[in-house]
Amino acid sequence: MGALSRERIVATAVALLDADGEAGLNFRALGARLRTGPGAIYWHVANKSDLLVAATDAVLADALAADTTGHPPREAIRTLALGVFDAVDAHPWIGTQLARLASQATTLRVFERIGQQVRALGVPDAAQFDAASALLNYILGVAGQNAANARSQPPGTSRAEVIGTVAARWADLDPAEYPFARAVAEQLRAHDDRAQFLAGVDLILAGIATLRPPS
Amino acid sequence: MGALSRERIVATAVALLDADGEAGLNFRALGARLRTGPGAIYWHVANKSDLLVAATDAVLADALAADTTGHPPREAIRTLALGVFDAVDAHPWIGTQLARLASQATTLRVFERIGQQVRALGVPDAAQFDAASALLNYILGVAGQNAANARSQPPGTSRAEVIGTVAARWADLDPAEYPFARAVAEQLRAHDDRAQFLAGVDLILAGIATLRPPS
DNA sequence: ACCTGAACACCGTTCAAGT
DNA sequence: ACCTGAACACCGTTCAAGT
Repeated sequence: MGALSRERIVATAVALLDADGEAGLNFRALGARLRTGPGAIYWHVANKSDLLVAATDAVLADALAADTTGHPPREAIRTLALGVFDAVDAHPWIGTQLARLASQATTLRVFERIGQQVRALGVPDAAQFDAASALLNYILGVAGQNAANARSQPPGTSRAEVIGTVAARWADLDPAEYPFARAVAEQLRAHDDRAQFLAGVDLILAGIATLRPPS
Repeated sequence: MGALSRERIVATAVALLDADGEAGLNFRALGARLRTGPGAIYWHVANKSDLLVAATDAVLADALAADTTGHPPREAIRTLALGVFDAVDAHPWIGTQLARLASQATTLRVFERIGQQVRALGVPDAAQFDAASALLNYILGVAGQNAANARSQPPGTSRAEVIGTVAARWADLDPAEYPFARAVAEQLRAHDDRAQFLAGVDLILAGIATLRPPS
């Protein structure tokens, strides 16, 4: 039962990443947890990059499992976007991975699903690619920032604490140079990350809606 | 004249990063170029992270130098966004940095300038924060993806070659699972990254325009 | 076929010693 | 005050040797 397998390795890697962040994953720690040496792992995964991709895929597979067939396209897009957001929230390290992975399997799957819904939205052919790209890039941008925010705090710090730190920094900025950041520092403290993320998705969807040709 | 200084170190780091990508920067190579040992560099920069931040700041300072006072807010936002895009295009490694830097000095400066223009656009107070965040996250998302795309190819590969590789991969996908990606593979080959980036900015701006209260 | 663990290469960082 | 370069710690990866 102690037999090594790609699945066990990936699951253990996810556990290490969740517990200690991206710095927590290395082949010695992984080997120790699996009661083997670092070399054994290479029989099952090609290298560290391969392992990180597999770990990201494993975590995102669940997030993308929600079936949205039958939902109106706008709702399907919001559900999909929130699925990615919540997955990054629960596992901040995948935000970094998504930002690096350009056009790799998982990103492509998200892009495909967004694209199908954009099509269902009735967006003219020529504009579908731009619209789907805008949504994907926005989602990946937020994922990357959330990962960066999480990384800037010790692992396990609550979202409220992270926000509090940033809000305090903004409130202290030079009013002459940073009037906007100072003005929104209060809103930042009160705000809901997830709702703001969705507001951004809705903003892009509202922009996409203006593309529809008059019927 | 051989005297070490923070400026010389940062400039040399930028040169290394531009030439060989993120993998090209290490303290031994940097020391060799500066005709000194790795330890000397630490007298002027705190650590590698500090150095990368300084290198990103140096490169982006130029990009953000364009004066947009007097321009209509939409134009100012487009100019600013394109400034970041072009800087990432010329120095792909800053895309990775921007994706990691959350709320650090440079990102904050971009956010501030976007925010001021959003305000000038007449967006209601309560929605300004969401609107500026959406624009920033989109810009950073594209920056991260462009950096990832550049990293996936040997340094110096032209954008057209990168796009060609991705387009070929998309065209080969399973039509049952990836109808959308396959359908846009042709558009991808013909498309202009920069124009698509701007189309995304315009989409968000169009969404923001729907927020304006009826005057 | 799969595992073991020592060894190699590379790198960020420190620090005692110099000027 | 600033530089030198050896040394330390850590890590990804390889590989000869085992079962």
